[in-house]
Amino acid sequence: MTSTDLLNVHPVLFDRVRLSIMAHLSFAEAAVDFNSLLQSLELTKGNLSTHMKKLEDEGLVKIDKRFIGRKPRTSYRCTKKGKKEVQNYLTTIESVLKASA
Amino acid sequence: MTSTDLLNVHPVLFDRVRLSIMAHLSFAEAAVDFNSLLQSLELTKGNLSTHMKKLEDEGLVKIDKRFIGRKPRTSYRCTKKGKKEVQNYLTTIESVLKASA
DNA sequence: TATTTATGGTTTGTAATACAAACCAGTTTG
DNA sequence: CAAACTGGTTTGTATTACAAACCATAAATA
Repeated sequence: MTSTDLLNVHPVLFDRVRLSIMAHLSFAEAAVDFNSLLQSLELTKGNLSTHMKKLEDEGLVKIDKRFIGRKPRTSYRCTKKGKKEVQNYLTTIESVLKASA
Repeated sequence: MTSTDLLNVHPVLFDRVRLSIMAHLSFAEAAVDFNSLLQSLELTKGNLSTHMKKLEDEGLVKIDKRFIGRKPRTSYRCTKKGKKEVQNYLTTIESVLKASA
């Protein structure tokens, strides 16, 4: 057990809310829009907005803004990198916390 | 997959350093002292000190201060609650991130 | 024995950040 | 045209992770 392995986990995933978001997105087949994330996760809009920006900045998520009819709609997809980092998070946590004494 | 399950994870464990500490302590048979944690985790003393205080405040760790010869020595054990919360962290993460699409 | 250096930590100041409130641009409704 | 709703972003604030400075004592050295 080398718990320093945790240093290899993407730091941005070490947040409850962002991990929730990534869990949602990494399992979703299609893009998920802002408002459905908002509902599922029960956050304020401001909070969700800044988390998504951070995930986007790190390349874990790709944003897609377009108009549906006359209304704006922002939706998100998990990138390949995002999926990779989520997997890495999981396997690292498992290896660190399951290692035999 | 209800990623809101993450809300049941003890918030104090949602930090890389503290999770590392708890990984160490939960596998250790005996108490682990301040300086060996310091070395293993490569932290500054101040940083380690405040993390340990937080873990103690939450009852995840028990502190033991005594003199060895004429020198002070602080060491820590993982409490039952600590082990429980670490297990809960692991199983929750697994269930959230492994849930089928 | 006076002075420095090492040991074992804690307290304090600062920079980063999670969050909600306020805001903004446009749209629909009355 | 005014009021209320939609779909978000920007801004201000409280929390907090971190390192630096500090403190008390002990051991080494001159």
